[in-house]
Amino acid sequence: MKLAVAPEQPAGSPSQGQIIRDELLGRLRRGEIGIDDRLVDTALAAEFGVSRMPARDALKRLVHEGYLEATTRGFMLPRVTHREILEIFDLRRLLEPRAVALVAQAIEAPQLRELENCLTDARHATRLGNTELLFKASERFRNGWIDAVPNASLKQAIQRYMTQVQAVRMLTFRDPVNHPLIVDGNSALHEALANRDAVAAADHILRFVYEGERAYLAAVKAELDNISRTAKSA
Amino acid sequence: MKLAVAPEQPAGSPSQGQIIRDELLGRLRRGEIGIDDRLVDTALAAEFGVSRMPARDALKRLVHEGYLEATTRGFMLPRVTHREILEIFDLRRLLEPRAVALVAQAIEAPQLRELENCLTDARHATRLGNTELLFKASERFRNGWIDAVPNASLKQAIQRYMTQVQAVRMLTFRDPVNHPLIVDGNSALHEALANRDAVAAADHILRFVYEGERAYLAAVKAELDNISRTAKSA
DNA sequence: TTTGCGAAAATCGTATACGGAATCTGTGAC
DNA sequence: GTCACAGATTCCGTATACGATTTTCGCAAA
Repeated sequence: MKLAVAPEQPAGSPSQGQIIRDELLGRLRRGEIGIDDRLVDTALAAEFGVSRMPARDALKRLVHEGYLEATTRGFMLPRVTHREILEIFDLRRLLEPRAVALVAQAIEAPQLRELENCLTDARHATRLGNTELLFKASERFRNGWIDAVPNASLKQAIQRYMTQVQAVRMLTFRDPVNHPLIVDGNSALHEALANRDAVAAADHILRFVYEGERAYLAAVKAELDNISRTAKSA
Repeated sequence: MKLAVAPEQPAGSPSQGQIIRDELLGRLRRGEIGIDDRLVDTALAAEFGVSRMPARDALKRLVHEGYLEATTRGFMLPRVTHREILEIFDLRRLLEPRAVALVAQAIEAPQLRELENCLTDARHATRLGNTELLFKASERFRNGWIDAVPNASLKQAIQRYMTQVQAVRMLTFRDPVNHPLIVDGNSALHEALANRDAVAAADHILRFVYEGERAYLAAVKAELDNISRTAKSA
């Protein structure tokens, strides 16, 4: 049995808890953690070869950041209410136009290329009718421009509701009718960013958010209709 | 020697870490923790009669919330960078006008009365020239209207940068020239809220934030002048 | 087949212990 | 008196252990 083996932080290097937290956040960003996956400290500890404490630190931190929710049985993606989703659309309309405007002024060539790659992937996925792929590409596109936001506080504020946005996207992506809208919206945004046109970028994202809200409401309505139909037939 | 004595959380009751965190936050809010006080987990653990773990939890959480900063020798009040402060002013201009507009539409009589009480206190403090008291009243005023924001996500986004705002206020309050501006700004906002005038409320807060930024920049300039003068005389 | 209930498992919060790094302090040399 | 350096101190991160609570599961009864 070994006791307290592993502090060693050779200089400014992050703690284990930090490392785990960053890795988990990456998985969340890439949508690798599903709506009913349960994250448990012991399992993470085993995976990363450390004790429960750093794993717990990482989980609690992610909870605090709003990316996860603590339950009596592990940590999960937060359950978002309809009301909260509408609130977040409101917040997005406040923050994201300004954010992309700043991005338009500050973005550099490699980041633009990365966005373009995402677009290519998205168009390809649409042609194939591959929802999964389109979702991933669109996710990468979004993370790409958010990463380029030069105002760190604003960027952070946007990232806080990332998982909620993800959950909503998951819902709206189900209906293929939305796929070309998404590709078109991203294309328009990309073009504005490439032209360094801050005004156009802000306009496009604002329209995109409104479009997203409309698609979300439609999806919810479809869901409800579906439920009531099922209930009737039963 | 006792081992693991005290889980017992009879239902929804907060954990020890949460209790300690709340108490520390209260002390921070009341300004009971100075710029070079060092908070140490073992000391807190002893004070609250628990082990280091809940105390550490509380400290780390406060660090994450931006209220404290971890150093190699305890936890202290954070040093906020100039750049970060400017970023937050930008963020405030995006969020707070909308927030007070929503408040104007939703605020109820008791909350309005509370805001009025704060204003009375603030005016009183200004007459006495009591900066401390004015600071507290102005803080309560701000917390009062933020509490009334009906969009919970927006409210949370605003609360995230509360301590940074507090630090900046601390700086600008030093110059008495700003005192009447603060009282006037709050009065104007209160009046707009009382009249349920969302547009006026948004305008007032926007002006107030700009005014705050100007005062902050002036305070920084004064500080710099002061330093260079001291350096010259030495 | 469904329901009720007790035992088992899972998981959290917390306690205590240890190693290492940063900081402080005391002592001797110049 | 000042400086350098080694030992002591402080404090953090992490490991491991334990009790309590909640959830799950199996099994028997209706």
